Amino acid sequence: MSGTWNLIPKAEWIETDAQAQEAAEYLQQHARVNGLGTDTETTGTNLVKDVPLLMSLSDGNRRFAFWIQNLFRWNWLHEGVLRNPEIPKVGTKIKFDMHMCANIGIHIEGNLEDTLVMDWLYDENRTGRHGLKETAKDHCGLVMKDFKEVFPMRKATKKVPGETAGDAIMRVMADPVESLRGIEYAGLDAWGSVRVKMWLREQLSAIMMFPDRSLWQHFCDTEIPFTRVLFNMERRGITTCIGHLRAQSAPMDHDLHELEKEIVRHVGWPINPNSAVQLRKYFFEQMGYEPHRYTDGGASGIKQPSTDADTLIHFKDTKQCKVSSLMIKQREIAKAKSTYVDGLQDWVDRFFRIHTTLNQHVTVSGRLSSVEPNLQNIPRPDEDKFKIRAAFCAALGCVLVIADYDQLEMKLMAHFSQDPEMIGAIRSGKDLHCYTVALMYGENYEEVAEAKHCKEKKMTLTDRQKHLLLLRQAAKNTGFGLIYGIGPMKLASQLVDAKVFQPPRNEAELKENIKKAKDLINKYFMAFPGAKAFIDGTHQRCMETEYVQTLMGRFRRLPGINAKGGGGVDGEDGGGIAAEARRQAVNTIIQGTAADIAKQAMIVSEYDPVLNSIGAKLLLQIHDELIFEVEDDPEKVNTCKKRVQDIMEHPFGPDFELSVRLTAAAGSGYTWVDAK
DNA sequence: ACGAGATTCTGG
DNA sequence: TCCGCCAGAATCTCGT
Repeated sequence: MSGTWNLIPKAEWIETDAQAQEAAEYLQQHARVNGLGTDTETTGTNLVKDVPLLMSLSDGNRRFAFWIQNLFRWNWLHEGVLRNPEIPKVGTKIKFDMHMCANIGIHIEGNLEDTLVMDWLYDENRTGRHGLKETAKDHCGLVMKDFKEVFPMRKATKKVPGETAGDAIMRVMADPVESLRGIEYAGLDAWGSVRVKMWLREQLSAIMMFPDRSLWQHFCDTEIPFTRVLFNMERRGITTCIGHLRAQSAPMDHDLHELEKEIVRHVGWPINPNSAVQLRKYFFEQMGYEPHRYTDGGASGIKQPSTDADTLIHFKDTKQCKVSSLMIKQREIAKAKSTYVDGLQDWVDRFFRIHTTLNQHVTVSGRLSSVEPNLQNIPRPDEDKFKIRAAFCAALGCVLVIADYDQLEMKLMAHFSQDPEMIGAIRSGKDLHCYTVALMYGENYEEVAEAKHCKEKKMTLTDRQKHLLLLRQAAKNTGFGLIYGIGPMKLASQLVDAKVFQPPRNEAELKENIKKAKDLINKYFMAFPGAKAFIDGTHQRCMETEYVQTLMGRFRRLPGINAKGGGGVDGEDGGGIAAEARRQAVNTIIQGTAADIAKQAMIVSEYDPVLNSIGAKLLLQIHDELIFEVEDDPEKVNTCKKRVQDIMEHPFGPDFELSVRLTAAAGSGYTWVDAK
């Protein structure tokens, strides 16, 4: 494998106009077959602040490198190659390089083929190892150098601040000897990306999602256009009312100080409320409380008594523990302040917009992930005292249009299971969870639905209605549990939390609760026998093939499904690896298909002539919710809402129907809170 | 000083 | 007998 090194062509440093002309002509001829490998070395990793310094291009054979500012006079390279829509661009994390280029006014056209996404389709279980270093080595036997090896950044000392990536690049490239290594490195990623793509294209072409459709076709039809959609969304960002955040910082600090002083007074020593270790000392050693639950233990499997919110609430309720109730308040404020009120401000650009990075290749199910910052876990306004979501708003002269799917995952469960009761309930417009209460507990559907209606209208509820709503909560939990593959133990503890079951006072009562939970699951399956058949059938089929597929045919490979000690095939039992794989099998079909649907709706939206004609822009996706920005004009807002709703309800065109209709609801307003 | 792992909490 | 799915960020703790 090390012999592959000999195949790496020497990097060509482009300085003269003649060299650039020759390179442009060569690439125009040769870069169409395998795409144009494109990579930049930049001043840093900030999406909006950093800029590219070096650029490298490769067709998979020759590789070129040059100072990027030369593009401004090498128009034939810029216009004829980079802006040539007929030449696909290949890269690893290519959206990032696109942002860097866009930051200095260079806009790249053509298909965006990212090896991260290819490798993810090839093996979604290689979590965190889709990068070029890993794929080049694992697939092509190529050992890639680290940026830091070639451009080592001088560490900060007491007197001198540390070097930036840009400083290191400029210093190394100014040195006649060291710059040679810089040039070699700079050209390598572009070339390596093309080689890795060639290998992955071969593999993906040979893996069939359906008899007439390969994974490579899926990549070309769906994932390539989607990469461009995500880039556009990231580029736009979302306007943030930074004042709404800034104004809350000082008062929160004050409250935190007061709370911490009072906590320390009660505890007697300077305890740090953020330290689980110190909290364990206080609660379980000093106070001698019994642990309420234990931590997961992580990779090492060492389980410790937990000091999470559940536990603090438990101590507050059962022991009237003052420290617990203070801690709960402290935690709430500390979390909101550090992650959101303060944390988000660091990401606001000079136009008051935040640009997240939307990862296409991270999750095993096919969902997006959002990082730096994560805009997919902003607190919901009903729970959140600080109304963080209201800080996200439309640009001046615009409104946000927000549309979300109604019960998408439960509808997919109905579709895949073909359960007649479930399909019937949804088709007749019933609230599924209310209907489940009726089926499971023998209550009257109308009465349960009325209780939910009263709660939504914020009317005063009778005790009977409160009880029914608890049952509905339980049914909802059981329903989601169905999708997640819940066991009787977990359901029992959930129903205790929901105050449907009595808290167990001893081992026997716990057993009793678990048995009752088991009965509920059985009842649920009696009510929806199709769901039971779907789950069992999924397990069975997965054990034969060791994978499951989403609606579009994307794979989730689950080799663990046939691990030893997995128990029977009836889904009743089975521990460890195989049981986990069984849960994942069912969940992936539902969650992964939901992701497919949202993805398709986004692609269609982005290129929709109607939405484009009114200037509606897709900004964010939160799994089953899309956020658009459009001019604040009643007609345009209405058109946008209608059109988005229509696209979301028929993402695969008017002729494609599931067993239950998809429904989406759209709202509009100046902020993320008002637009829902 | 830096990085990995554990814990906690946010979302769908 | 053990086990609800999929994510990311902040903070603390401990090892190097």
